[in-house]
Amino acid sequence: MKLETQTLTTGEVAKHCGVHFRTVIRWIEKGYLKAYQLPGRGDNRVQLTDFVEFLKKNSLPIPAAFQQLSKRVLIVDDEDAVAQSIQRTLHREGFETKIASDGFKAGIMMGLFSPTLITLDIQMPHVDGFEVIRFVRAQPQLKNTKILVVSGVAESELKRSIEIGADAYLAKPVQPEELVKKINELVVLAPQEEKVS
Amino acid sequence: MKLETQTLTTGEVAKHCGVHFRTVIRWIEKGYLKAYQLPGRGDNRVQLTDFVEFLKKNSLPIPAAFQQLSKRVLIVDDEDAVAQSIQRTLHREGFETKIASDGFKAGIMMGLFSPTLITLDIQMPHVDGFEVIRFVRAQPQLKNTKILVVSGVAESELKRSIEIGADAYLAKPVQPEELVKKINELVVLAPQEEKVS
DNA sequence: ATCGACTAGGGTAATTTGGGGG
DNA sequence: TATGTCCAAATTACCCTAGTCG
Repeated sequence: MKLETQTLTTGEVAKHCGVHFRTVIRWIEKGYLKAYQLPGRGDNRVQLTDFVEFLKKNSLPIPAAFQQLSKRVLIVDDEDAVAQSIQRTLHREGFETKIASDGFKAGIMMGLFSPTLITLDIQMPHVDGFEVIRFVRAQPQLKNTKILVVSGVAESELKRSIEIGADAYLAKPVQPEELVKKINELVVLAPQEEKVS
Repeated sequence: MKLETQTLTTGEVAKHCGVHFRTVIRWIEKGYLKAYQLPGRGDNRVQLTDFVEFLKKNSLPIPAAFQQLSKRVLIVDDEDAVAQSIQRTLHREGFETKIASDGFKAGIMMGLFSPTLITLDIQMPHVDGFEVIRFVRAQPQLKNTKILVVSGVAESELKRSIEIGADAYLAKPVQPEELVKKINELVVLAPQEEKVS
């Protein structure tokens, strides 16, 4: 019943989806929705992140209260002016942001901040942007983290970043509207393949 | 309330499981969850290890904050031979390890692997070791992560790393016995100061 | 020792589960 | 096939007060 909890009961999920809670239990039983069982009778609890993922997968509307979960962006750029510009734009749109100016900080913030999306400059000094993309994509825990390459390199390089695993790219200089549009596409639509493991 | 304590109250367990604390008390009464009673009224205290075991047994999600139970070491070194040597030594001692060969990987593994301790080479190419130490120490979530500097730089530099925030240092080449001894000192002692905020 | 915050315990209301059947 | 409803039993949430912890 408490609304601040990190987990939801079947009844709460039911309300959000506009269905009967019995239906939610069946979703869980069939594996559509991930949940874990409490000791005792085995009451279901659904983690907020799992629920949001479920909503995205089925293209259901995401309650505004949960939007914040999908709104963290990590800005990886060594040019402070660029980073701050991006940050201002995203703040206006209600995103929570962090800036990382080098590889180590970027990595740490990836882990601690758990951004839904990162904007990545692939031409940072001492950091191989392509290698970063590869490494992120090699981490199962980060498979849902979107990577938006933002850089001033040649178009061919940008396209190559997509092949490696980035989700989209924008050429510098970045237009705020374009940036916001692109990010919203990636975050809100959030294409998700099926097939359970 | 404090998150670093070795024991948990029923209220804390309740929060982590997304249930009411009354329910937790019943779990304890029924033997689902091991706990011991304090003299007086018999307040319940749950040991971290018992709680984690309970979570595993019931397939409940384990908060990243509790991963600190196993002994995990992140080896940050660009010299593969050195890193693997350290890794072999630590494996013999029962540590779980990961190797990170550059700043970005080190950062990401800090966040995802949540090591109890990192061995850090402060003379890696393209990475300012001192800056790494400062940045780690600036993250509240990593305040319990021990930093053991392992490097071949001058003694004065090593000492400086301590001033900045490292917990100990060893000069290369590292003797296995010395390394194990040092790490055990840092990990086992695990100073836990309280003081409410 | 005073004080705020927390916990245990009982009692009761509300919720969840699973099955059966529309 | 998928979902909504009815049911009993079990579990969990919330109310309260007293007592303890820090």
